[in-house]
Amino acid sequence: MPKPEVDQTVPLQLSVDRNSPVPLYFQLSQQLEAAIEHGVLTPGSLLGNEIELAGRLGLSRPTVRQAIQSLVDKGLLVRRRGVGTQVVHSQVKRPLELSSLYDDLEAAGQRPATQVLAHTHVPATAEVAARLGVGEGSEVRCVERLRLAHGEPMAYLCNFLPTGLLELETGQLEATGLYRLMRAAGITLHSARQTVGARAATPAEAERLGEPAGAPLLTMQRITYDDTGRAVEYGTHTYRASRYSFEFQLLVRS
Amino acid sequence: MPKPEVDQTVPLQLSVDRNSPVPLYFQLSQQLEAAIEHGVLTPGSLLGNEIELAGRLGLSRPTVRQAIQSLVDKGLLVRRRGVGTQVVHSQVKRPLELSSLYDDLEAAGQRPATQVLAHTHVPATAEVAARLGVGEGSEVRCVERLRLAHGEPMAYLCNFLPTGLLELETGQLEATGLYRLMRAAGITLHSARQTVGARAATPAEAERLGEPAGAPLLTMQRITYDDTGRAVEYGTHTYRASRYSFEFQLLVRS
DNA sequence: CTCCCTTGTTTGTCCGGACAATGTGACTGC
DNA sequence: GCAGTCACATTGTCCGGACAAACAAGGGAG
Repeated sequence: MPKPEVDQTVPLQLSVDRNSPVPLYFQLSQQLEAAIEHGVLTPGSLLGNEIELAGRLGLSRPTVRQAIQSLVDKGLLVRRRGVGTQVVHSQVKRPLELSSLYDDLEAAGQRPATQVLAHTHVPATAEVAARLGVGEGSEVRCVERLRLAHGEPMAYLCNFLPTGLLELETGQLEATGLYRLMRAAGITLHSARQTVGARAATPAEAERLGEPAGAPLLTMQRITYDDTGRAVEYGTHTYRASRYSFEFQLLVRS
Repeated sequence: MPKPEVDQTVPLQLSVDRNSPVPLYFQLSQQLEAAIEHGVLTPGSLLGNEIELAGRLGLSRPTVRQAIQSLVDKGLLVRRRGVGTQVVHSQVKRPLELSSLYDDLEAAGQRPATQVLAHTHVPATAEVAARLGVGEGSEVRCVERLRLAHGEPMAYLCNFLPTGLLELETGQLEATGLYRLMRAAGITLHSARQTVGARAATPAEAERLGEPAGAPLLTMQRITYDDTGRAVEYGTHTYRASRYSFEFQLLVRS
């Protein structure tokens, strides 16, 4: 009785455009990713060896390897010496982007809205100064916002930014997310340090979010750095635990 | 007035052992990482161009690039065309490992302990079956544990595993973490899907964790997959929010 | 003095090849 | 029938070179 093994090598239509300015390895990796996404490359199927693949596409092996490697890093493929490269079974989404709540909600089709509660410049408290790496008492921008979805409060966001980093208008803050504005201002976000916890709501917080007093809240603190290592944002957020949770995918560091 | 720019090229003592079985690029990346860790390479300092570095070490440029690239992926270095490669300022730790609570506590010097509350085989409920990708009602291993630090309850852990995956003894579960046991059994963990939220403790939960009734709890659900895409573990954990929070570093996907 | 262009430096991409390490499967000897 | 061994397939590592693209700084024109 022949077992219907899924580990078959899949013939695949691939092509690259050498006149395109987009790198060849990137073209290839995108096509492979799309093929996986659309189920053309089924989980468990082998990709065919690199040498043959390179020959078929008219590329060199290093280029093909670079394409495959990027997908391995994303967790979509697994390589095994002596076996080949195969598609991972599990439904990997993406390993937790540095995303704003606004983008998350929008991606979920929730039509987010923002109320700017305060938008001022204040002297930095000791804590804020330490997080942002500025002098205590120096002036920082302070933004307090309420994020809504379907007209219901979802989260209360309090952010501090160094002054002079970018121009910010209240109107912009109500139309889109903070990260999008920062990226648009030419700031390249690089990394962030996050702490996620929970605690009971104070009466003021409960009132603000429309929760009963003492309700559990999900809290997040985040310091964001740009690629030069400067802290560009420090935020403390509180989410309605009854309506929001963090969901993300992790990859194991090889 | 000359500004004391930190962006200096740093002379560095590096060497590789060609007789070692460990890859050359890995030797180099480890030495560079150590130099950054120990502050020999200060934040903002340039690394010197790749060609010269390769020549100095007797390596080829691709090998040097591979070493540097791995550190760029870790977020320790930043490359800029026409400028060079420089060390990132911020204190990047690690971008959130697939770690067990046990390892986290041990790393923090908390001397973790485990009480195994239950260790049985049960028929899978619809939810567990869906998460693990097994048939509803088929037998799965169920482990309930209480994790303590300094004798105080920290978290209640409830895990489900497919049967036949590995041998597990209660004694082992009390001595170390589940992930360590799985790795020791030859299972290569690959990725995990996590959901983090918060809710109020039920009376039973409060009792178990030594919290007052209705206290906020931090909750985490996790499905872990191995490199073939099988789900190898599904767990629902509740943490005392007053004593525990998740902390992690994110990198921006280029 | 200011602005623009040129020039040089450095990384990004790509090639073609070579050998080593590892896992698979078939073959052979017992 | 079984186990050990050998050959094969495939990825891992490494080399040396070539050209393109982006950025910074210096020099020249206005």
